[in-house]
Amino acid sequence: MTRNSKHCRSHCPINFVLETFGDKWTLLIIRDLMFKEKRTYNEFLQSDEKISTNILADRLRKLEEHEIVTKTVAADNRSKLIYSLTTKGKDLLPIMLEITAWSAKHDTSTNTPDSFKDVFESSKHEMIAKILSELQ
Amino acid sequence: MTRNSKHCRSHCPINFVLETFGDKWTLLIIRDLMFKEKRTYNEFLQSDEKISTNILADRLRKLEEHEIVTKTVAADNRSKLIYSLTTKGKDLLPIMLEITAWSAKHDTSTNTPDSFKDVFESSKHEMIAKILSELQ
DNA sequence: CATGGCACTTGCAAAATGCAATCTCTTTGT
DNA sequence: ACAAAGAGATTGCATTTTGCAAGTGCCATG
Repeated sequence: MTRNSKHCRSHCPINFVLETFGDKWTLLIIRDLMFKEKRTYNEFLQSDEKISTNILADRLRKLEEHEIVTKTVAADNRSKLIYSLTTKGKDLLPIMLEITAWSAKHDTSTNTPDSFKDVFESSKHEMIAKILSELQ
Repeated sequence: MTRNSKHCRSHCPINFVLETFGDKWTLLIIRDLMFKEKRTYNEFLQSDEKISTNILADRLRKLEEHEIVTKTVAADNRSKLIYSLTTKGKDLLPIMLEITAWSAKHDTSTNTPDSFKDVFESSKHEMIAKILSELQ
């Protein structure tokens, strides 16, 4: 949903994010790309939350439309497609880390390691730089 | 959706946030409470995005269940209810500011003022402290 | 040239959403 | 005391989105 679309509800920055990520699945794909080194359709399908194939295809298409991910053919196999985050997608990292910090604090059964909070609070910038370098 | 619920899909921190805010409306209510000094049902109804009454009632109920907002009777009018953010709700502020920064950068027609980015980048902590103090 | 992996697409039932109308309770005005 | 208005919902129903299972088409490998 771009700002030029007839479906855009307002020009509020919170709403802008909701138009793109305001559903139960899109952000999980970003998470898999950003933190779990997943790159292909079947890898996304295998995540714990069990996204269905039609929803996955739809969300990947929308993420491409929004220029948050790009799709390329794998070097070693022409029938395999590799999804990657664009710069715009990688810019979501601070949001993802703040979300992780909030859930780590407020979800008593989170799987976030205790060490995350300490490292994040004391060296946020270094953590961001390190993760971005690992994304190439 | 708590971690103890049968509907919980995983213990991932990103998923935890999606179980609570993974829809097109909930975060707009948080925005109105956090940045627009809105406190009552009719004030939420009047926002630009035009939430409908049944969806608003449902989301306020869920936010109370999740202990992100509380509902109290107004001091001056017993038929008026005041919604407020709990500490857990106020803890969402860093996420909301990172979302605003991302949209300010990537939405060419955002209504976020240019000054936001500069102030946010140079004095994030002071900005957070100031907004929290204004929320009492 | 068969078998399997990969990336989807389709069909259909179930759930969520959008919208207008209605309802109850409380307050305010006369 | 009574009428009208404000606040906070609830209800009914059409439309849209989601969830699940099954099927399709295209490489690749033996």
